[in-house]
Amino acid sequence: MVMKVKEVAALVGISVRTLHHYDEIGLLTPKEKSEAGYRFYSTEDLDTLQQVLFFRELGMPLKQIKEIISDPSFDRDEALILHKKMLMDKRDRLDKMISTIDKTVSYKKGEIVMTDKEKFEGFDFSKNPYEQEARERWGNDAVDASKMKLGNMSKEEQEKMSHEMTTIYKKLADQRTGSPDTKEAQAAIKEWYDFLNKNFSTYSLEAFKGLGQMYVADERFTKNIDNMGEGLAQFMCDAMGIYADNNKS
Amino acid sequence: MVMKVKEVAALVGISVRTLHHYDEIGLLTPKEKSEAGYRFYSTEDLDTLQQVLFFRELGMPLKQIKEIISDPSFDRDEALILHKKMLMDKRDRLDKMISTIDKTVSYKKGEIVMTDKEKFEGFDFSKNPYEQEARERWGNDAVDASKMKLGNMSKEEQEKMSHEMTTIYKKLADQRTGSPDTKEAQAAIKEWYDFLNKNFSTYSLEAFKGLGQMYVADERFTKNIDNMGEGLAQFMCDAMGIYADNNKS
DNA sequence: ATAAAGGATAACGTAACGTGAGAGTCAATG
DNA sequence: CATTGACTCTCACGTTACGTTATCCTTTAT
Repeated sequence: MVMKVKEVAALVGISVRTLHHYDEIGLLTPKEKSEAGYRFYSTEDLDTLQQVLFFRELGMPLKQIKEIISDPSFDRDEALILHKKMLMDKRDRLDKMISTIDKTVSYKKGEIVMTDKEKFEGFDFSKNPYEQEARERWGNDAVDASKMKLGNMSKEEQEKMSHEMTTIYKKLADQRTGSPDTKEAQAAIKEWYDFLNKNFSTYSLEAFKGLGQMYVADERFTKNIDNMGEGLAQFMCDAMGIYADNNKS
Repeated sequence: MVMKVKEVAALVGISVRTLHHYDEIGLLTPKEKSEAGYRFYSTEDLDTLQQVLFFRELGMPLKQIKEIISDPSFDRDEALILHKKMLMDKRDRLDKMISTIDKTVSYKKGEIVMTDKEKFEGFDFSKNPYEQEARERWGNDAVDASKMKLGNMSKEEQEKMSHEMTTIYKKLADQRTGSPDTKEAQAAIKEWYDFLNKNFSTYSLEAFKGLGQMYVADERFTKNIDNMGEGLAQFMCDAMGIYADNNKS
């Protein structure tokens, strides 16, 4: 199916001029043009447009977008994954801004004190996303020491623990295409249960189940767990529930 | 305290030129100027700047921002509330884009079909935010069902629960300037304990303490909790530990 | 066939800064 | 106390990503 400019514009919510512009600069040239010069956009063109808009949403200059997507080594799938991460980053920033507003309201009421720094949390545009891109892409596993706050552990212990956790998360993420009650999934979830009990506290099976439910009920948690894999939180919740039920004497 | 341009720029993550520009167009004129013409920004100026940046984040033209904030009938508090809603909208859009990416990945693999319309969900900029403003302002409380994943709860129950949670988080965030063993802090943490037990599972005091330790040990959690206030995760961890110890038989 | 609706190119306008250029200011240092 | 280096200022032109007419050509609906 082919679409004319206005249709496309209406579909994606951009202006006709924008499409013209993208054609002008060679960013998105429709495959077909009628004899009269009408632009006809194919489904393929729409896919490209989608890519362009993803990049644009992240504030990338059109010139750079053009370079990237016209590079023969450009990997669409990789780009999508990257985009997802970056969009999630942006969402985190929005979350911060929202909580900054909450704080500001309290601050105006005189309920709390607010440092100047706090007033601008979430606004920090100083570090551009493309710097981060590289770091994300080539994995910068340096652990930010400031983030490890469990005072009564040595750095090594903390790092080891963090690594152990990540390993289990990954194991679970790999399982999540299947059902949460397979042998493998349950083995992995047992590891998680053991890990928690070893490192934090003795969880009852009921408490363990409850923890799983929190993973999906509190979107703050869901979001972060799903960083390790879409739908992981839900999967873990299910698996944890099954595990608890099965092992209940 | 007064700050010079570069300090302000560094604090909020914008350029010096931007501050100059805002001065030029009369959007943010620092209250004081030194004899040599140096700009000195007061705390009040920073508050205004915060407002400006909130509006800007929502894509409002600077001209319009100027009109709004210089209007004597401009209600800062109302604006903050409005901003919050609009930012949450934006976040919803980001969520949609993220799920669009997920779908696109499946689509590329040939796992699912995707209509052209679906390819652009979350991208719809056609309706400008100011249209929505009106809708938001007079309350359109439609709940996004897709975000509430706890299947076995009604929408109302879910919303109520989410609200309850946020309330407790806020209460704790307000306490965090003090010590975690004050009466107020412990009362708030008891609310948290009761809430968890009511909604998820029976947590033993040990398990509760362990949960608290997870808050700071797992940076995925830390990050999100700290969204509600810097250092909140650590504070909750401490408070939860104290609560458990105090109430142990 | 005749208008209305939509498409095209062309070209200038605009918003929100970026990017020097050239010059003054200020605290610290030799 | 002169100098240096880090900041600051004010022009002023450049840039990006379109918006906005203006003028003309196609296509579709009646």
